[in-house]
Amino acid sequence: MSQKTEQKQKSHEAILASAATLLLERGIRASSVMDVMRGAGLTVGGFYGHFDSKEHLFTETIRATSRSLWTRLLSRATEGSLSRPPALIVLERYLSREHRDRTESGCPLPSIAPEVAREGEPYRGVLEGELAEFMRSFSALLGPGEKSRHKALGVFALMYGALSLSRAVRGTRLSDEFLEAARALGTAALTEEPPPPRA
Amino acid sequence: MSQKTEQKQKSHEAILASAATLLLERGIRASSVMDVMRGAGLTVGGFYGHFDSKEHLFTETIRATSRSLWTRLLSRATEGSLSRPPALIVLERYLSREHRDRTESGCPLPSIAPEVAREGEPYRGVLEGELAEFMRSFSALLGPGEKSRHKALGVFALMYGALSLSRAVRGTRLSDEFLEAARALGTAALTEEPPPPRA
DNA sequence: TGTACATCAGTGAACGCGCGTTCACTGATGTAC
DNA sequence: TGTACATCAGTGAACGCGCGTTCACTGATGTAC
Repeated sequence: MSQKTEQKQKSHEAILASAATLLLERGIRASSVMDVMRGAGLTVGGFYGHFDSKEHLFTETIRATSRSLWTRLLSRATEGSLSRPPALIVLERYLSREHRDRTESGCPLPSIAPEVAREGEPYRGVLEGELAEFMRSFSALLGPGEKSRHKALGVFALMYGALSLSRAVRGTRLSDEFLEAARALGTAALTEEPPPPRA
Repeated sequence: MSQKTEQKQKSHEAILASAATLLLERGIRASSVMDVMRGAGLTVGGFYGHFDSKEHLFTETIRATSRSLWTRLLSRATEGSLSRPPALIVLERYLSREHRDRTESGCPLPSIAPEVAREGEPYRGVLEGELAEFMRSFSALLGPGEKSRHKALGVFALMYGALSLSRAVRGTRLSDEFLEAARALGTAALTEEPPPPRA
């Protein structure tokens, strides 16, 4: 491969990496093409040699960051010691303080869900595809059947909701409380046989 | 009261109402002062006779829309027939298809949570205050004590999460599934005595 | 009651700024002979 | 191996546009006498 081609590929990856960080930190609208290129060590003008438009860049970035997160979550869950249900490990990692505080490398959903809901296509289609795929994998961890899927969807809504709220009020006691409360509720839902004994 | 004062008050309210609609539909950043004023039947220039800045307007609008929603949710829940736990009624109203589809008059959180998390003050402080207040009222519906509070926080994270995700993938089967799954999970959590019988 | 002036809610053009995108250009790399 | 030309990744100024905010102005309402 020629030096030129190699160079261009490196730049391409640097742009995607920079876009990923900005997407998670600021969402789509607040991430300017200039900032993306600066983050990649380049200048604005060169952008259009790599992507047709800002929209193209961010649909690709949504895909990439989603897949990256799901892969990390699921692989760590299944490769870990099998003493604990994998879904529980996913729950706990997702609802950890580290995930809340390291916005730039976590789940893209809390940063972009409302924007995507508003803007519609092409973002919505991409997000829906990625989310649907993750829901299939996540519910497979709980076993086959509609019931597992139902439970997986509920537990993921809980995870996503608690993380988002926890971030919105970051730095307060309420922020930690949301994570804890959701971990408890999620754990109960995921391990509900036998039902918890009551006094 | 003079005609002039009366007129100004009417305009003030029209601006707030317009801002509320736009806040819920588009969030803060995507709602321009010009659009807000147009929605109130006025022109841009007059805005600064009513508010110091866009930031001032939207902190007030966040407060107003939050209180309006919590009031509606809680009052309908407690005034309804007492055959069912009030918290269940809140859960079901929040997770209804109507709430998902009528963005412009529902919960402000799904529209603004990531923006507020990013922008920080003064938005974050206001949101935290309103959310904390609602969490107190909501957990009071479940009874006194830390346990009720814990449960209330978990269930609200679930409600918020399911509504947001459902909106993000609006128009798909997955969208309805999130609402249903969260209703089931939330109902189980809120009515866990006695624990559901298992086959 | 009528007239002259003061007030002030609202108008609309203008400001400086950041945005997404375009484009003429540069200079290192690649190719032909 | 050396020279002349072609390619093309990246530069940076410029475009038209929408934004938040300012400000000189208008005209209906309010006040003084």
